[in-house]
Amino acid sequence: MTISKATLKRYPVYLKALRKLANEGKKRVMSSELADYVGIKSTTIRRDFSLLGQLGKQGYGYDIDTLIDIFQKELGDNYEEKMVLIGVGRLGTAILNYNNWNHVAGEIVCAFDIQPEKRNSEPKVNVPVYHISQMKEKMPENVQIAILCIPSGAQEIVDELHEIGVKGIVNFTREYFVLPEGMIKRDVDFVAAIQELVFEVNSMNK
Amino acid sequence: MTISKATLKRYPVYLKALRKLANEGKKRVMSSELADYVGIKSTTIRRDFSLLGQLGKQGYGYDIDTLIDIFQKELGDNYEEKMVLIGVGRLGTAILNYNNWNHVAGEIVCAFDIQPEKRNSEPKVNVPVYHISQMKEKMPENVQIAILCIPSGAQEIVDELHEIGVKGIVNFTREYFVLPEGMIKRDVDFVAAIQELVFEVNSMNK
DNA sequence: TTAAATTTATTAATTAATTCACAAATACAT
DNA sequence: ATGTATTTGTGAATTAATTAATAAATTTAA
Repeated sequence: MTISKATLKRYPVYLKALRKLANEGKKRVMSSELADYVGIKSTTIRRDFSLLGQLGKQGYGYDIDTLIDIFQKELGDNYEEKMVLIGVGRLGTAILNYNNWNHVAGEIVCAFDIQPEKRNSEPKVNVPVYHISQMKEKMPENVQIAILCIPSGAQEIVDELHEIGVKGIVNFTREYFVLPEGMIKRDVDFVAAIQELVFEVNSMNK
Repeated sequence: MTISKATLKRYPVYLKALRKLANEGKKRVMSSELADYVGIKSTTIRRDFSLLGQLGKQGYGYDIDTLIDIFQKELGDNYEEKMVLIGVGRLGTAILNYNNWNHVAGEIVCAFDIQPEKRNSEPKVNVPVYHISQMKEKMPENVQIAILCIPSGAQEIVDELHEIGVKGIVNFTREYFVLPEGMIKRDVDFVAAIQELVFEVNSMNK
């Protein structure tokens, strides 16, 4: 059985909300309550949850800790996914540090850059940085995901990652590139987010 | 006539691709060509374009510069939208600088932080930073969009932004908050992006 | 222990988004 | 000029996603 794209996008939202609730000391939650919380209809939530099994109990609701466990397992959210970062500029460094605050989506195990010596000497860079020409040799075992934070030249790097066997790309670049067959990506493009928002805000005014 | 959410999300993708093509010196493009380029079906592209008017010519295709002009205008993509940044940490600073490289979605005119003196003294911070308690007094005229980059306390700030009249939020926080009536937001959550990717990559393997 | 009140899980209905199919318009070769 | 090859724009058809409706399971109160 295959889970729809739309649902897949909501799972991390649920996980985030459930963590918050758990933090507040709550032990159980009903779909209607969670609905108010995340702004998604309760029936959509129940449908989404049901795709992962019979997670709730009629007349009771859902046990929050159980849900968190399940989502963590499903979303690989337990330090297990090993990732690499490519491009240790300001944004890359911000991500490295963000990762450190909050190990909730695996771990960045090393990075690649065109100036490895310089990057390695920066106090805020907390993983080894290798030269980008050594991606193949230095790539750790079982890395499936690369985070792309370079200002240009994405295509070449993506093709090489594909050869090396990396499966998924978290793409922070704004460059266009062709995604090789069999790879998947997620764009994280805040400029696009702003543009959508500008469009929508200005439509509101009309 | 109202443009669907799904279409709205694609406009920035088109703009990005069109800019790239223009950069390569291309003058015209057909929907089928663009389709290969961005990985969206040509018929979806034509439908999306048609919502903004009759932009193409039968038997010819689309004039790239014309398209870019139209998208830029529609997406507010001409330095006009004034925005503020809230939270000048590592990520906030990365965004400020990114914004400088690439003025493609309006302009960040000032920022707010709990340590304005410290932030103002940092060389990489290129806009005035005011104390967050002065949001109301220091907020420039006609700011509709705020970029939220704080580690915690989002709810309070969002509520205040709402009072001040800010309409849209680009949300980089991972905190849950209730969006006041009449506001809109876009989440930029790379941790969620990674989680989705982990889920999908691991489903691929099964 | 029993009945009323909840709340999930799931089938059916509805709504939203995408794709097909083709008429209308234009370009281009001869 | 004329005819053929393209390519858009758009109703119609299809597919995907959401929401409604409700049966089944559980809790809770008396």
